[in-house]
Amino acid sequence: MDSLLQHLLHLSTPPNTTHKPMFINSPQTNKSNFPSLHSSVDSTLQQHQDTQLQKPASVSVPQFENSKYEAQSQVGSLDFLSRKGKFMLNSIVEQPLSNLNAFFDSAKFELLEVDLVSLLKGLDILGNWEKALLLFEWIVLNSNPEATKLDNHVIELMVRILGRESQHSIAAKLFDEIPVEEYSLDVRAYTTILHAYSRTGKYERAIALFETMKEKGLFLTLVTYNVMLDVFGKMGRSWDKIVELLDEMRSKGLEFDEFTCSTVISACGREGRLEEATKFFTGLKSQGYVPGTVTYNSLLQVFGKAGIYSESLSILKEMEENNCPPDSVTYNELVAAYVRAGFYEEGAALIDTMAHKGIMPNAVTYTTVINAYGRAGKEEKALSLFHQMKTLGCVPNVCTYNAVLGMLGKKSWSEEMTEILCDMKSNGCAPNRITWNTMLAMCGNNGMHKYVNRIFREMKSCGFEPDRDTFNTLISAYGRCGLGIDATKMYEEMITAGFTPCVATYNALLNALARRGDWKAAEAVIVDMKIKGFKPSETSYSLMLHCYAKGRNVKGIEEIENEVYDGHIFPSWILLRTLILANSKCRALTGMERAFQGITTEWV
DNA sequence: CTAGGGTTAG
Repeated sequence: MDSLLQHLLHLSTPPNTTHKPMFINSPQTNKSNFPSLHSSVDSTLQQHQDTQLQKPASVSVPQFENSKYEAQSQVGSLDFLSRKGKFMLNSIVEQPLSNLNAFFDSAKFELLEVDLVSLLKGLDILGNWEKALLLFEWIVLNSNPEATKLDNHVIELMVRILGRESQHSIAAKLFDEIPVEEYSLDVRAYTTILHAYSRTGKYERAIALFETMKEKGLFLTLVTYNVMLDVFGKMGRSWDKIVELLDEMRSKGLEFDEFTCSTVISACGREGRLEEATKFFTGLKSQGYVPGTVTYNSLLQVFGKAGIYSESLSILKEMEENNCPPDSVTYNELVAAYVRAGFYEEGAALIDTMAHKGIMPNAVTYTTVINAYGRAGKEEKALSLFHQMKTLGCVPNVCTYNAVLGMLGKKSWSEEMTEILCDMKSNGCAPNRITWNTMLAMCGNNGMHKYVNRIFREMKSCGFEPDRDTFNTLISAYGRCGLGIDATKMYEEMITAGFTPCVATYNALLNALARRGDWKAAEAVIVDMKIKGFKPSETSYSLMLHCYAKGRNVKGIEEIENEVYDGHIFPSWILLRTLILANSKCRALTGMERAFQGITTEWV
C-alpha cells in the first residue's frame, strides 16, 4: 500500500489549474513566489514602455524573435484597433501571464484610453484567451461600480470567449462575481452563461437566470430552451418541468431539433423513465419528425440502462431500416446493454462486429467490456482485453485505467496495480479524483481501513478537493470495512460540510448497513430518502434485499417482492437476479422460483 | 459567423 501510494503521488501533477483568476492570484503573491525574477522583469518592462510610448509600435521593438515578429504583423492587420490599441495589444502579448496584473496596474492610464472591447477582441484573435480573461478581471476590479458601469459588449465578448474555450467553471465563477442580471446582454450571451451553470452543476442559478431572462422580455430561442431542458434533466426529478418547457416551446412555435430530442430522452434515461421516453419518441415520429443518430443513441441508452437488450436490438434494427447510420456511440450503447444484462461474451464479440462494419471500437468500447469482465470476476479476460486494445493501437484513457485499477483493487493485486500506475505514467495519463477514490475504495478491503484517512489526506495534498462523490466513496469505504458506525458518521460530516446527499449517498449508506444486515436502520434510510424527495433506485432496492437476506428477514424481502410484481418497482433483470440470491440465502424456494420465472418470461 | 445534445471508470 505504501509503495502504491508513492507511485500515485509521483504520478500526480497538480490538478489542471490552467488559470487562476485574479481574485485569487494577486500580483503580490506572484512577486513573493519569484522575487528575483519579477523585480528584473518589472524594471525591463518599465524601460520598454518608456521607449514604446515615444514611437509607433511597429518600429519600436527590435525584431529578433520570429514569433514576436509574427504577432506584431498580425496585430498590424487588426483594423478595428486604434494605433494606441495596437500598441497596447503588443505590449500585453509580450508579457508573461504571471506578470500581467502588475503590468495592467503600471499601464493603468494608457489602458483606460483604449477601447477595451477591441483590445479583448485582439487578444482573443491572437489566441490569448487567458490574457483576455486577466484583462477583463482587471477591468472589473478597477472600474468604479458607481461611475463606470461595465460595458455590455465587454461582458458579451468575454462570455463568448470562455464559452468557445469550454471554460465552463471559470465562466460560472466569473459571472457569479458580476451581477449579469443587472446588465442587458443578448440572448446568446445569457444562454452561454446558462450553459456554464449547467456544466458546473449550478442548476438553481441557471433556473434563476432563466426566469430573469423571461422577465426581461428577451426572445427565448430554441437553443435557450434546449439548454434549460438539459439543466432540468441533469438536476433530476424535474420531469414536470421538462414537460412544461416542451409545451411552452410548442406554443411559441419552436420546432424541436436533434438537441431537443436527445436531451429529453437522456433525461428519461437518467431516471429510468422508460414509458415517458417511448411516448415522447413515438409522438415525435407521428408528427413526422425523422430521428437522427444522436436521438436513437439516447433511446438506446434508456433501454441499455434498464438492461433490456432485446429492445436495444430492435432500436438498432429500426435505425438500419430508416437508413440512420449507427456510429461508435450506437455500438457502445449496445455493448453496454449486453454486458448490463450479463451477456459479456456477446458484448465483447460486438467489438469485432464494429471493426468489421468500419466503426472503430474506441476506449469507451473497451472500457465498457473491461469493466463488465471485472465486475463479473473475470479478471484474466479483462486484463487480456486491456492488452489487446493497446496492441491494436487504442490508447487507454483515465477511465480505462480507473476501471482496471478498480478491478485489481478489489482483489488487492497490488503488484499489478503498480504496473498499471507505471503504464499510466508512460502514457502521460494523469490520475483524477476517481483514481484517488478508487484507491480509497480499495482500502475497504480487509485490514486496510487505517489507510483510508491517509489516502484522503494525500489526495487533498495533491489538490483534489473532496466533493459530494468523495464523501460517497468515504461512506462506501467505511461501509466496506464493515464499520457501519463510521459510515454514518461520515454521512453526518458530509452534511455538515454543506453537501447535499444524492441517491448514491443513500445507496452507500445502505451498502454499509446491508453488510451488517441492519435492516431496521436501512428502512429508516429509505424513509429519509423518500421524505427528501428521492426515488430509491434499482440499487437501493437491491441493497435492501441484500440487507434483509443478511438479517434473515423474509418478510422484508416479500414486501419488496410484492412491489416488484405489482408494478410499483420496475422488474429489471438485476432486481430479479437479486431476488433469487436473497431468497436463496433465506432458503425461500417459492420466492426464488417466482423471480426465476420472471427472468425467463421477461428476458429470455 | 455567433449559444446547445448522446457513450466509459468509483
